[in-house]
Amino acid sequence: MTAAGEHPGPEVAALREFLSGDPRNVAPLLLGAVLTHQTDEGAVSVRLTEVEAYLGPRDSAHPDPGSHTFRGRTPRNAPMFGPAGHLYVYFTYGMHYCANIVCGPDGVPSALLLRAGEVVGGQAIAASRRPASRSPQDLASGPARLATVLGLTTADSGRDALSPPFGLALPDGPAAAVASGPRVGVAGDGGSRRYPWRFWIQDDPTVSQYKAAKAGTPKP
DNA sequence: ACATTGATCCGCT
DNA sequence: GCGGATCAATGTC
Repeated sequence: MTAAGEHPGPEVAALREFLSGDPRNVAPLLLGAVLTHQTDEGAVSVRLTEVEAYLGPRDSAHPDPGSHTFRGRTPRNAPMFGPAGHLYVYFTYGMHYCANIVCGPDGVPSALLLRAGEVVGGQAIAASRRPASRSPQDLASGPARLATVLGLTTADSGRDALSPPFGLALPDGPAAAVASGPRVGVAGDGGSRRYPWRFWIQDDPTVSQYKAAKAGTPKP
């Protein structure tokens, strides 16, 4: 009997409880964590190096105009209102998927967008999913790239990232050097500057550094 | 710097 | 119901 499938072990329960906190506090320990997805092709594992926090609806204690939940619950963003540790995957720009790990207590919508990572397992499968990749370090150096190498689509939205075919392993301790700054590409004007909730591992080559450079580049 | 591409959501009828 | 703006981006120019 596979009791493990029916009753999550204490480790998973503890991990889910940890993820139920404020994503801005969860972020430093999620950096360095390894997310795995097992499919028929095999398993791909990504070590997370860059995330962005998104918080609750407009009428919550933390209004966040950049969050998909700012205007309330919809069928698409429903997973963000669910238990922590589940995936929220959405489709954007007509061609890309982006994946979040849901945070916060059940009923309070918040999540961490997985912006970049390092492929640490299943490199061959990852590369086959990203033919345009030029180097191992750009395989998952972007939110849609990361979702692509893990084979995530909206069909995975709402699924539990802590149970098979997924898995999440936290690092032994917080990443040595965590940097933070404005979020990338958040719609509306004020959003990104007022909410510096992007977190990344400093000097990690898989972080989408070009975004930081772009943000700091003055207009001609 | 620009084309690509379709689901989603708001605000109307 | 329907129309139109929006979009947590990438790849190629």
